[in-house]
Amino acid sequence: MHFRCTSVHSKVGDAPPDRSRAVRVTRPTPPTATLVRVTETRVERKERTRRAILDAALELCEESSLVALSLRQVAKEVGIVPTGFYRHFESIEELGLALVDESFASLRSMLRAVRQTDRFDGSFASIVDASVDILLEHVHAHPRHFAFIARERTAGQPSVRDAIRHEIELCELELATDIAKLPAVADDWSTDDLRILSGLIVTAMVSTAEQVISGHGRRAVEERTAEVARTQLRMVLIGALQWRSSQRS
Amino acid sequence: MHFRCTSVHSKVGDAPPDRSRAVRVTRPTPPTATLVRVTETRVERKERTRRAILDAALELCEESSLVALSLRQVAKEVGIVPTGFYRHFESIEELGLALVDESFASLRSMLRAVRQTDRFDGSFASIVDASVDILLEHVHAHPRHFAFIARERTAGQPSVRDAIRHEIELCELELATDIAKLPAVADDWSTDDLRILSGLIVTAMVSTAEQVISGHGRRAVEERTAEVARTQLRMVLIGALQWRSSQRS
DNA sequence: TGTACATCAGTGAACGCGCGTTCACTGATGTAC
DNA sequence: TGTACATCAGTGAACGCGCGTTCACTGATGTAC
Repeated sequence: MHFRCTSVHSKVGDAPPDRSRAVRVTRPTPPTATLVRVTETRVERKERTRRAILDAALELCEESSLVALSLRQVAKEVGIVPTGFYRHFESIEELGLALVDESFASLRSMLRAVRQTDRFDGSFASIVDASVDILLEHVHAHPRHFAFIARERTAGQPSVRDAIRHEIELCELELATDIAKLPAVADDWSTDDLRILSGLIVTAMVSTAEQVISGHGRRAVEERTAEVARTQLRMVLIGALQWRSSQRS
Repeated sequence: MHFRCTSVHSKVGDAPPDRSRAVRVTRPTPPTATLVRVTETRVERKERTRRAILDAALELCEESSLVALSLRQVAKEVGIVPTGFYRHFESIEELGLALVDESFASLRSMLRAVRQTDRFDGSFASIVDASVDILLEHVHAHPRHFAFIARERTAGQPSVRDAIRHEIELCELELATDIAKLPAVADDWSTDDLRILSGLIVTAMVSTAEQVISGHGRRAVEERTAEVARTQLRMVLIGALQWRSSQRS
């Protein structure tokens, strides 16, 4: 077994050995002499290291999974000593749960964007096109977050899996209430039917995101995937409406 | 970190230390004196150990993923010494590829069953019901195979992921040709549209299987999941037909 | 049928390595006075 | 403003452990004669 060879050290910023420090400077003119930090405070430095740990973990576990990732690999990539990890997280598992939070924060911002978009005129086609476009934009903006969710959803430690399952359930509920507001959706839809439909859509969109990510940014793969996603969404929406109306007495 | 404590030794059968052997016995009556083995041949024993390794790996990686599984854990569970593993597989990765083959063999037998079933009368509802029933039966019959595919599809080593992706693509193609044969599907469907539809169905069914497995055999979860799957399949099929006919000039 | 030899699944000691975790520490940053 | 003390992110040595892999081996099974 051999691991990727990481360049050198000091990935967090200005080399830990000769690390920057707050310097006291008396500003020339103003009456109240104040402290001006030419660099970060201790809190800022800590936060920056924490971020570096999260980013390193996201990157390193891309090739397999968080459960196959060691604390030492992460520390090495970040440029701190292994024990330094404990100043930020108790374990890789806790790090994983933090990544779940972070990933879903960006995913929820996407759902908000879909909801607030003015890119569609109310027709089905425009809703579908706008939604798929926004999905793809966000996959581009946060590829590692989406890849992380897709991977750890099935492969993570039980606690991580459960956390993701719960978050996805929340997304489905949110989407269900959004669908209910569409003009084409009659008032007599049951919450159950809305859940089933939104579950189907979420499943298809998760799959779409997975395919885009596994295409490694190749334009051809992505355009093909987008086209497939649009067609699938149309089939699903038309089918759900048709199906529902066939259920009405 | 601590690992599940496995009982004792000798999981492969009759305790390796005092292991069984082929014994020469002269049968009492028949004219031609022949060798009758009271136990297995060497080839059979080897095959049995190989099976035990595959089974142990499937079981042990259920809690996380194959990449988090060590050769030593597998050997211990099987009841052989670590180096004995190499008599059967070159690495855990090769073992993973063998599990992919095996898992898809059982999955394809399911698809064959769906194709040959006489449980439906040709109506959409009966096709959907029979298909979902058969899916659930097979998930029950081979839960670890389905769980393995679902997990390693996103979390496995690249070679394992690729192997699974390829197999799923073959399943989608097979399903596409089956759909084309349905009486309700007109001749003018393009292969592209058939692929898109079968992709959507496969995605939904993979998701259904995942939910059943993560429900750990609870009847309530399963019946709910089955009902959702049936409804989703109906929505999709009705939608695809409706969508397609709306495309025709 | 018996005998001599080949095969090869499984053994067990040994190796160097990366792992998570402990502990006492350092020294820059922050704060109270 | 300066001084004395507290805080705490990051250090580095050390530990015992499980890891994959090597190697020479054993002894039951299989085969040629």
